Parts: sequence; structure tokens; C-alpha cells
Amino acid sequence: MTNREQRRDPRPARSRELILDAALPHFLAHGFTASTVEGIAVAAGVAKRTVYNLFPTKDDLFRSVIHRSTETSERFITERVESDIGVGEFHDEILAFALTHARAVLSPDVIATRRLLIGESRIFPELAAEYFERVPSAVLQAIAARLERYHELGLLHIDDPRTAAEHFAYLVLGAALDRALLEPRTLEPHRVTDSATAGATTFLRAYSP
Amino acid sequence: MTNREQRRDPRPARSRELILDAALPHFLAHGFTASTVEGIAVAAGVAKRTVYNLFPTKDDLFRSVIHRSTETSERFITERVESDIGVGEFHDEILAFALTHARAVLSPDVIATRRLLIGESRIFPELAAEYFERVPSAVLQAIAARLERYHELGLLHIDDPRTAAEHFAYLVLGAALDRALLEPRTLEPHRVTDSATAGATTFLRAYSP
DNA sequence: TACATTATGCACTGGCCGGTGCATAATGTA
DNA sequence: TACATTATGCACCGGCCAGTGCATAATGTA
Repeated sequence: MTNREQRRDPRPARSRELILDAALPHFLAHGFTASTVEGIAVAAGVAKRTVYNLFPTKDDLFRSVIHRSTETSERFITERVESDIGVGEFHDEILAFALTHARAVLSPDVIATRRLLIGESRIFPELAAEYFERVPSAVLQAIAARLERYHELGLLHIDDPRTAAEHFAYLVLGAALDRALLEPRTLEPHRVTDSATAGATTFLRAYSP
Repeated sequence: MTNREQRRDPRPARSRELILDAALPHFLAHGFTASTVEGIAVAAGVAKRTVYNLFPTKDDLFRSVIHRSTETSERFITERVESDIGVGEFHDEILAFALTHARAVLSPDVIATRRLLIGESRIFPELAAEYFERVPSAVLQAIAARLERYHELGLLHIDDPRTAAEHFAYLVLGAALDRALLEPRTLEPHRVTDSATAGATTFLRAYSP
């Protein structure tokens, strides 16, 4: 007799999805303030009133959207860090890993999310903080774990995994990230490649046994 | 008979200064949209109408404010990069330089400016681009020049000064900068110190002759 | 002092948009 | 089919704020 087994009207959930899917690109493109609930409703193919039926306020809608996007970014980046180890020659593997990681972090959606969160962090500091914990911070932890395994294999000499992970990450994509945040249009693919390659090379020079 | 020699009414210039001085902290604290011309006028101790006498629109006011702030940041950071070389033992000098640089870039005003520019870069992309050119990019160029002199002195081995400068900068403050942009409140002084020290040490391991 | 330039105060317009209320239509469940 | 839940359309309120117009006062120059 639990409620869980009863069939529910699928329309609210469906509308919710439509709205969230449409709202994310809207917020990414225009920011929070400049986005209108009406505009999002139109983009979702739904009445403005329906949005308010499902989300009490525009703030709540934004929070839901960002929460979802944070989860997506987290999965997207972390799963690449946790890919297999020792599949090829070490030097090549590190370079490939650096490139994959740089491409993930510097992908348009991830960058756009970061910019949005930074821009709105005055209004939604908790969202920016949550993003920081679940993306950059958690990703660095995953990188640290990977580096530690290389250490155990005798391929690197790592004293402090977390610090080494930071050095790896920001050598590989720090400059490009900074540029992407301020001048998104100038981040051509070759910059990502060059930055990742040069950064990984320097990392290896500093952390080889 | 040139106009330049004629004495002008000092009031407009004075009001301009008052307004610009009051507007910067206002914009840094609230962003562009949430700042009101009325609020800025009050903070400047000036009538709202006076603001409109001197700045055609709120956009123009913002542009003037940011232009000024960009120049300030540029000077503030660059003059520290161009300080004397060879005043003490090399290892200590690099560590001190790293710390000075990290403190400059991560100073509250510089960070706040960066956050503001990133947040408003949808509305004012030219301002963000100008900031990028005149601050991060120009500063990296100055660091590159400094590293090149260390190379000439045989203290470092630098192949590509610009790339080495990026590696130095983001090793020293990349992680802290990322954190500061998303979670400004958690940037305690010891983080800056630790980050600068660890980053400089790694840099030396990678770039010593 | 006489004249010109600025600053001020204040009322006002116009546009934008978040959020609401309600009657009606559409669509789901049983 | 009968009933309940949602979705829709639309008019509407209220607040906020950029920007304006103007008459008056204050302050500068000569």
C-alpha cells in the first residue's frame, strides 16, 4: 500500500525535465539576472505558469539547474581521471592523460559553468562553494590518487600527492583556463594541446624519480 | 591662446573623481546590474543628476571605472615583477619573488576585479579582453623577461621564456586563484604562502640547470 | 560685482520582469 | 466514462530603476 508503487501522473516530471534542459543553456548564455522566466518557458515549450507550478521562484529554478550541471561536470571530468593506468608507455600515457584532462576541463560547457558560477557567486555563494568542492577539489583528489599509483609503480616520485596533483593540473591547464575565463573566444584547440604538452613535460622534469 | 592654458572650472573633474572612487567598490561588491546609479551617487556624496551630467549612461560609467581599475592592477602587479634581481641568494630570491607575486595577484582587490570582469564578460567582452591583455598576459611577459635574465646568469635553464613564465605563475598561484574565484572567503594567508613555496620549489626542480 | 558654468532636488516617464489569480482546456488514472 | 490532476493563456499587480526635464541654488572665473 506504499505510495511508491502507485502510478503517478508523469506530466510534472516531464515538464520539469523540459524546463531544466532549456534553462541551463539559457542561464549559461545570459547569466541569472538577464535570463527571464518567460524566455526559459518559451525555450522549453511550456507556459510560464507551468514553470511557477514546478519551481517556487526563479532562484529555486536556478539552484536546481546548477545542481544538475555540477553533477554533470563532476562525472564528466572525474571519469577521465580514473581511466586505466599502465596501458602503454609511461611518458606517452602521461602526455595523453594531460591532454584528455585539459580538454575535459576546458570544454565549452565546463568553462561556461565556471564563468556563470563565478559571476553569480555574490548572489549564490553556496552554489559556487558546492561547485568548488565537487569539481576542482574532488578532481584534484582523483588526480592525487592516480599520481600516487604511479609513485607506487616507481614511475614518479611523489611526496605530497595533493600538492603534486595541483602542480600537474595547473601546469597543464592553468594558463589556458585563465584565458578561457576572460577571453573565451581565443581558446583555440592548438592552445590546449600546446599547453597540455608543455605542462606535462615540465611536470615530468620535476617529478621523475 | 591655447585652451590648455586657460583656467577651467575644477568642479567637473572633482565630481568625476568622487564618482569613480565611489563606483569601483560599489561595482566590485554588487556587480554591474545590481549596482544602481542612485546608490553610487549617494556613496560619492553627489546628486544622481550629477552622475548623468558627467557620464552619458551607466555603461559608460562602468567602462571608465574598469579602465581605471585595470591600470591600477597592471601597475600593482608589474612593478613587483620588475623588482631588483640578484640581491640575495638565488634560491631565497625565487621563493621571495614567488610569494610577493602570489600576494599581489591574490590580493582582495585584484581578485574582486577579476571576478567582476568574468561575471560581466557577457555584457562587456571588450573589457574582459582588455583586462586579459593588460594584466595576466602582460604580467607573464614581465615574468618571462625576469626568467630570461636568470637564464643569462646561469641560474636557471630556460628554453622558452613565455612558457616557463606560465609554469612559474600557475605553479605558484594557480590552485589558489581557482579557489579564490569560486570561494573567496576560504583564501587564508597560509594557503597563499604554502602554495607559493611549494610551487616555487617544484619550478626550481624543473628548471634548474 | 556680474556672468557663466555646475550641481542639486525632485518629480516623472517608460520599460522590464517576477510573481499571482483564475477560468478553461488538455491529459492522465481507475 | 467519470474524476482528478496538470497545463495553459492572459490579464494584472507592484516594484525597481535607467534616464530626463527643469527650476533653483551654489560656486567658479574675470
